Amino acid sequence: MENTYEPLSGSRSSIRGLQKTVIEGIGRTIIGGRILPGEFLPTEPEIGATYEVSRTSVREAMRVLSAKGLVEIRQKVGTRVQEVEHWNIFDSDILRWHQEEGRGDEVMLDLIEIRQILEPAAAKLAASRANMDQHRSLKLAIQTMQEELDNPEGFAKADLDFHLAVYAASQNSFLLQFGSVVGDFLRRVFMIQQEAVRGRDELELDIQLHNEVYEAINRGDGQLASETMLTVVLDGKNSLIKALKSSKGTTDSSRRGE
Amino acid sequence: MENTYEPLSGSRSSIRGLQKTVIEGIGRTIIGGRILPGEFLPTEPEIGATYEVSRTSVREAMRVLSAKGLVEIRQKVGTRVQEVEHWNIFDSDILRWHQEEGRGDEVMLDLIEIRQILEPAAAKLAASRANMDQHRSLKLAIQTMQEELDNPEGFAKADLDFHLAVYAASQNSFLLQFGSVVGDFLRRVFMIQQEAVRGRDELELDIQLHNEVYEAINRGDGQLASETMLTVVLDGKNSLIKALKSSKGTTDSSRRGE
DNA sequence: TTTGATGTAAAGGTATGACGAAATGATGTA
DNA sequence: TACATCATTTCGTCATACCTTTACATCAAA
Repeated sequence: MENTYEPLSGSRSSIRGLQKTVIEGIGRTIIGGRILPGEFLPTEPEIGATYEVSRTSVREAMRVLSAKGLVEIRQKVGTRVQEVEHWNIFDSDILRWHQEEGRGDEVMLDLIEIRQILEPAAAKLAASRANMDQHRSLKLAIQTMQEELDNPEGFAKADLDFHLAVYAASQNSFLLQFGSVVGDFLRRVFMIQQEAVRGRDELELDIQLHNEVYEAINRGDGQLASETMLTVVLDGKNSLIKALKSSKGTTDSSRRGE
Repeated sequence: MENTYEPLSGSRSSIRGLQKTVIEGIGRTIIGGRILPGEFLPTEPEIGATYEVSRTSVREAMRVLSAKGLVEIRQKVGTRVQEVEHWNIFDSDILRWHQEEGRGDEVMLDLIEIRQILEPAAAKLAASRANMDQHRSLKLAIQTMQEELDNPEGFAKADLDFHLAVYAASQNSFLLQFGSVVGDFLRRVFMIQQEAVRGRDELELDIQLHNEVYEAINRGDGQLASETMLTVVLDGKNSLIKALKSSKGTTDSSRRGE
């Protein structure tokens, strides 16, 4: 039964059309482990036949997958799946495919681990570097969280905006990029986290914590900003773990009812 | 019809094919700021004419640049350079282009800042997670550093191997990927750092420090591993800054022809 | 005047078919 | 056995034709 995957709310990727079909198809096949590292993909004409597209489109799709580090293309040899360490996990599509292939859990936990490291540090940097605009973005995000208390989607987006603003305020290009890459995925994580949060009280507590981070940054207190941000991330981690556990056994962790 | 396959000055191993010429050309043009974000690239036929390749090759090259987040391709509109925050800085090519375009310094400093955050954390994780093979890799890297004391290139490579081994031992997929992406660039940074190190004594001190990290990891002392690793990174930072200052004005390391 | 439908041209998107280039493995020779 | 040669396979490139999307201008209706 062919699952007609919807492009998720977003589709900001510049990949469209027939190539997209191939990219998504092969990409998910690889992430899903149906072709293992070291193994070969079918030849370009064969892939074309499978997806009913011309070799031109197949080749352009392969270029993209190659740029993402998923495959290695070699003349005469063929196209083979690269070892996992070459997969560019700092890539929105790859993160999404992990989730869609039901392998999102490990990635989410690894991601939380990284956030636990990066975000307190980013908050500390932000405390000494954030400019006027960035202060405003932080405050606005928190206000929006408050306003969207009853709208999970809006709340998750505002939550994300806050964390992205912290990354941006750190003025470090890697941190900024990290936020941008991980953004889509993180928003989904925030949605899952909310499933484990019982009522308004807990959400408002969360907002309160975010606000403390903001105020610490505002006062230039890097140490406090760092510590508070760590608490924020850890709280999220607990919620996430709780949510993942409770959904163990339900059909599919990558698709939540809507 | 001349098929003079111009081997590209330098004839690096990674440079293959005509597309690569276009990718490198346009990529460096963008990183170098000769086409600014929001501005348009020439049309595909025009680029083809410029580089004397067919539209096919141009298109496949554009796909790659698009996957790296450098450009946005839209039908009827054209191909335009993306905003900087979309550039995937976790990409070896982009890092290299930054360096080749003489914009490596800022990136290097941002990179050190990140390493200052990530590597102590990675060392701490490694202390509780590293497996036998990874312990061996760490030890081997240090031994190699010792052996390559008089060979800057070999020393830098061994140094890199050590840090990559720590990332790997952290067992976190993002950290592993980060090491893999940043590896090439980091090796060059290590080469530069050595320029500021005067004698064997300082190098041996560096090895000693690395060894302390190794032993802390070996004993499972995450806290100590973290602290010592921070010292390692900070020492490197100092050397780097010293080297960058002393080479201000000499303007080597990036040749700008064309 | 404002709004909405429509047409058109410009740029990328796709399809073919042919040939080139390179790596592999078989074949042949010293 | 060792090495050189060649045929084969698969990706790499090219040329050309035509399709699809869409920004923008144009015109019609409210």
